Amino acid sequence: MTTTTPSRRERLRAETVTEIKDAARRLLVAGGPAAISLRAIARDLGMTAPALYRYFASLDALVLAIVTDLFEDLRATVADAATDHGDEEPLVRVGHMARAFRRWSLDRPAEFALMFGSPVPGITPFAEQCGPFNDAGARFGETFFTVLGEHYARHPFGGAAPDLPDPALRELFAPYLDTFGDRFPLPVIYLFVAAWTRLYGIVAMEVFGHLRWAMTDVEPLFEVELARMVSRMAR
Amino acid sequence: MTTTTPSRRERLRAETVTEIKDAARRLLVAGGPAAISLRAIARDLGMTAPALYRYFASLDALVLAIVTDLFEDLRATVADAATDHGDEEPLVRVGHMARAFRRWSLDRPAEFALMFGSPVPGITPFAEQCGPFNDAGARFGETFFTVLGEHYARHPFGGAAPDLPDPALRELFAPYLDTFGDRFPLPVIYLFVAAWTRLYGIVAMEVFGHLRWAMTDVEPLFEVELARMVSRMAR
DNA sequence: CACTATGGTGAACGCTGTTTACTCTCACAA
DNA sequence: TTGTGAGAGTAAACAGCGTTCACCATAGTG
Repeated sequence: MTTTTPSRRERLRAETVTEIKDAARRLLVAGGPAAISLRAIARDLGMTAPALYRYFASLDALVLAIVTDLFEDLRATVADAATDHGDEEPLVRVGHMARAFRRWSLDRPAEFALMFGSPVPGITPFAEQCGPFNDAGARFGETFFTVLGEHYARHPFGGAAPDLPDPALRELFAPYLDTFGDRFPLPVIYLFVAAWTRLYGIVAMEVFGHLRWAMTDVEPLFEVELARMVSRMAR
Repeated sequence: MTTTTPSRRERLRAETVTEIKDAARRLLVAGGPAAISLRAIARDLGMTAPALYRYFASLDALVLAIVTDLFEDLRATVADAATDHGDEEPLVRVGHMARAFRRWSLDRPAEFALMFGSPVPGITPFAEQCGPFNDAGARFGETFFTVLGEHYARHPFGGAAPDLPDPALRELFAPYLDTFGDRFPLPVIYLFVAAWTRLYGIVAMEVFGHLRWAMTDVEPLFEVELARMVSRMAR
């Protein structure tokens, strides 16, 4: 660590920054992404709204910072779920990570909406949304890839390509390959992304209440589908 | 039809209502759900904002009306996809319906966000969101159930329950059963909901741009997964 | 000690949803 | 034909929002 001792000024500034973020998160939890307002934050901290511009260039910049923090929080939670079961099979640990993702999301619907919801221009930082375009998202993905890497190191992937020839897959997953390199066989990348969309579908619909018309409890469906996703990756 | 001839007043009123909705949809397409504003609509129509309250009780009420219209539009599009292939196997037609759903959604990202995105209090009509709680959503679901009914009438469902006993499924899917009755074997309901979450996951992530970090084109993945979903329902 | 970067304020601009009081006009009944 | 009342629309206002600007105090540094 080469962090020079923070000056008194820098310390106070850092404190104020976290106070601002905390107030913003309280508003987020209380009223959803749209409830985050600079004036309300300023009221909370006993300041005026323009003062906040000394710390964040705009409301969007503040929201983006919060999203980054949230991704780090989620990543740590998921990573903990993996290490908590460090003695189990890697694919079993992937299952635990998926459960941790669901649990975290259900406990934080507003935060989930901000991170994974519809990127509404004006409230959600548009371009660098979710996907590992931003570093926080990339580290989140990395958490899964690490454990998956352990599995395929022990049990080389046995085949079962998804009807798509490797050259096509390579072109298809060019963005992934540019960011993460070709650590895995191409079908494995396919299976991971497919599982991720499936996981997202279940969790997002559950968090957003889009399944209440059909079922009282999504967990059994989640568990059954999770088992199928994992066994599909095991082949 | 017992629609009495609409008076001149009623006709003008209906015209204004559609003009308001059209202006709102233009704003929606141009700037996303948050861009729908009564004052902007009023400017568009050469009126003042309070005048709109003669037609809609609030902004939320207007948005809800638009969501209802959109569900009807989507339902019609999906139903057309089924009838366009009326001579094919029912399950093949379900595939066409899924494709129509994806196509419609990709062509209308803002509308999709309004209907299926995170229900942000303040902009999205909260409770009666998506799920067939509202009638429009119910009719949308009905479209799928009709075609599925054709299939299972010809090919009775052969088994492959999802590891969940029927009594548990019956309790789990109580909301569905209350609305749609028990037309199908319980495992079929499970498979349908599971497929719906999977379809939603892929389409929502594609529409929201949450897959751009991984792949350039989602269609191949969509087709492969769709084929698997359908074949799972065929057993 | 002087000076400057930093943090904060108050006023203002333009935007938003919504409410209130008021006016005008058109349809309809006496 | 002449009221009359319902319907449609307006202007003004309130409260809130993000953001910018001019200004001021203070704390840290040369």
